[in-house]
Amino acid sequence: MAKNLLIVESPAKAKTIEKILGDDFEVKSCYGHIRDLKKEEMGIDIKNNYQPTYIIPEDKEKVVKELKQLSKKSSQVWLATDEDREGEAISWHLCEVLGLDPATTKRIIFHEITKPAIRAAVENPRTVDMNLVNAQQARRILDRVVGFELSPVLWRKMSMKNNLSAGRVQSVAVRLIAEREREINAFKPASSYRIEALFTAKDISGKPVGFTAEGKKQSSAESAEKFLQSCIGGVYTVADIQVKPGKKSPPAPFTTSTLQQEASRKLGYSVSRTMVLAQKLYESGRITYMRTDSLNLSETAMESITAQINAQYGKKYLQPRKFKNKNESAQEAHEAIRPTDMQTASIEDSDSKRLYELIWKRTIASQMSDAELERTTARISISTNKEELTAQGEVLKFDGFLKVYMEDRDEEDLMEDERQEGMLPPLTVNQELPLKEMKATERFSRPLPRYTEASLVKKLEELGIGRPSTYAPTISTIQKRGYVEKRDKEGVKRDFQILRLKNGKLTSETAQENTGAEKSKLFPTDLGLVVTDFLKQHFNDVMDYHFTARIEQEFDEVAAGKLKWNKMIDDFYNPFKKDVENTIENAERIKGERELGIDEASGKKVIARMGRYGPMVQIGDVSDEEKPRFAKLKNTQSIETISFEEAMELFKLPRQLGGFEDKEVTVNIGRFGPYIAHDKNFYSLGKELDPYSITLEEAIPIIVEKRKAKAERTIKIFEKEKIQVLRGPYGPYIKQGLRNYKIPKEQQETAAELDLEEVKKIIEEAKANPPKKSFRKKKA
DNA sequence: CAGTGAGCGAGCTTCCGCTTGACTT
Repeated sequence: MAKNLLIVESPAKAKTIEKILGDDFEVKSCYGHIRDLKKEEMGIDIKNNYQPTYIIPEDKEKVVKELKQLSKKSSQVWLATDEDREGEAISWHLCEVLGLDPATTKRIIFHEITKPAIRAAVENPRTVDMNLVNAQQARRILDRVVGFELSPVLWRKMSMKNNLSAGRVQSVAVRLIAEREREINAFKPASSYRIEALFTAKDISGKPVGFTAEGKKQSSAESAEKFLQSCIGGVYTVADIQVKPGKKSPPAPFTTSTLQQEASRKLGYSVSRTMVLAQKLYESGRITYMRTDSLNLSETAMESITAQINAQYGKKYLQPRKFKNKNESAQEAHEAIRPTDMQTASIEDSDSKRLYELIWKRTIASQMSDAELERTTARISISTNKEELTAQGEVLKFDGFLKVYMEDRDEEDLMEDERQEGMLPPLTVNQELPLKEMKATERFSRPLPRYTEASLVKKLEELGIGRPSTYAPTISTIQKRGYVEKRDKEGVKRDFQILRLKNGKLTSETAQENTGAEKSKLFPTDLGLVVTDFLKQHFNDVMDYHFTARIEQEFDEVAAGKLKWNKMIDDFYNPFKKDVENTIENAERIKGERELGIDEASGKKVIARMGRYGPMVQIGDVSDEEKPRFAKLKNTQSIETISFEEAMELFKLPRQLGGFEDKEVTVNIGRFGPYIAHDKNFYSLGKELDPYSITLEEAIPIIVEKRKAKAERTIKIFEKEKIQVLRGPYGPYIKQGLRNYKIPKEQQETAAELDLEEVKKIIEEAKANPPKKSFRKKKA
């Protein structure tokens, strides 16, 4: 029997620590929080100074039971949960549940899982810091109050489905996306003309090479033309050359947020995919903990990184550094994300290979030398006017960390920086340069791009909203609730002008570019837009981008013992509750109504608004004698941007296409998208076919094909019993009514020969042994 | 599977932050 029981949060950690501590210690994990507020009455007794009631969630009962037993058998319990607010609270909950005295139970912390760190921790135990615990309780209670008071307001004021939600984090995340969308919609591109002159000069070997020099941006076609005119017959001379050294420093090692960003930019992973793969790497002992905001590398890690750089790249490439977290909300309970073994630069054929290599490179690069550059700027004078041109070149003198790793940049940061910096041939002052051609190209200003999952995480982190463990879940929540959609957007063609000066002659041409195309970006839905407007109007405080930062300061005061947690909650709750009551009492239902125009045929108003089943357009009013006409918006359309013409187009469905086999063929858009209806059967339209323009000739093959496919899928039908034996993607199966039943493996080969008795037997057996319940509750 | 569109109100939903599961219908 072990004398000592040491409890950590993560089972993977427990395994490692047990090895380090040896036989005297039994190391167990509690798998994160073991208690939570009960859901009834919010789990908070508001009248009694916000007294919380905690329960042990069902899925934690097993681990709590085990810890209780082990705790009873041990003479000493060590609480080694993470060193942050949440970790401290977990330790306190453990005390409560295991019947330990928080004033005397040994509480230890370590930031890295190494022998010296853990030994040192065990030698310097403290006790649970109740101020920090109270800060966590305040955080928990505030989040519960905000979530459980706001969500029901939405249920009452929105005539839509019943699982809407609002919260301190998710609602602000949606707001970011909503506001970005509106900025983009309101954006008016301004055009200007970029001046580029193409010269040639000899390189070191005497070979002529081309290079580009830029002139001052011109604000209109007229001024651009005037400028080119003034250059006709000009002589171009190098007026001045400046050479400046420059350097680039490597980025810090990965945190959760930067890992998600880089995996998105470099590998195209969603944040949840990144986290799933990182979790695998962590569990197999390949990397350190993946939910972290810390930039620290342990002493031992630094040693092995240093050794690796020296061995692989040489001393010249080594430049050890400590990175400081700029983020105030960082709690730094763990290390940065790094490989556990720096000698392993790559791992074998697993799907997490690419992510691992990314982590390895980033970790190595963070301790490598700066890259050294030389930036050359040449000013070129024009004999025929006062303006000058500048040519810039950049030469890498020493690659440093760039040998291993180059951080990608977000679109957002690339915007104004279109200049491509290449090499310049050697130039001398007073050297005359022959002009090949000069171009004035029309360029348009662009709005900020829509958020990707990862750039949203970056923004949230900057605002201090959310934690490493919640970025991925938050992004999936706002999509699940239907506030936000991830999708592509096709660009639109746009003409732009190019003026060209060549051989002393000025010409002009029109070219075309694609603009506004987006891939895998976050778009707000109409639901997201109207809910955001509603919440902003009535709960401006909570929706403020700096709300979290402000209350974090107060949590810090609670943690420092300067502020009582229930006083803090009380100060927040009273005005908040008034807003809630006032909103329930007085606010109108959320409609998001927008008038589009007048329908000529009926003379009635055409409006777009939120309906019971989503965004729609409507001709006429419910108070009219005649019932209004309704049509659902397409999922790429929005109440805010739909035009009158687009709205009228929607009323053209359902369409009668004509007759086929003596039955009418109609086309419409239904619950599951566009479809053709014929003889009480329905046929989905593929993406290529547009219900507004499809013809009878195009519709008939769809009907015929579908019938054929259905026949091919069918192995056997027992008409009377309404049982079918069908061919599915996982092999043959049995269908009775709406339910499917698996055919046992040994009978799959001969599925065609099954008789009614056998089929019934399979169904009976399947019913008697239902598949095991999945862990997660399934809800539509 | 392919409807609906207002409001009443059974009984339900909902938050954020810790941590891993066992699911192939």
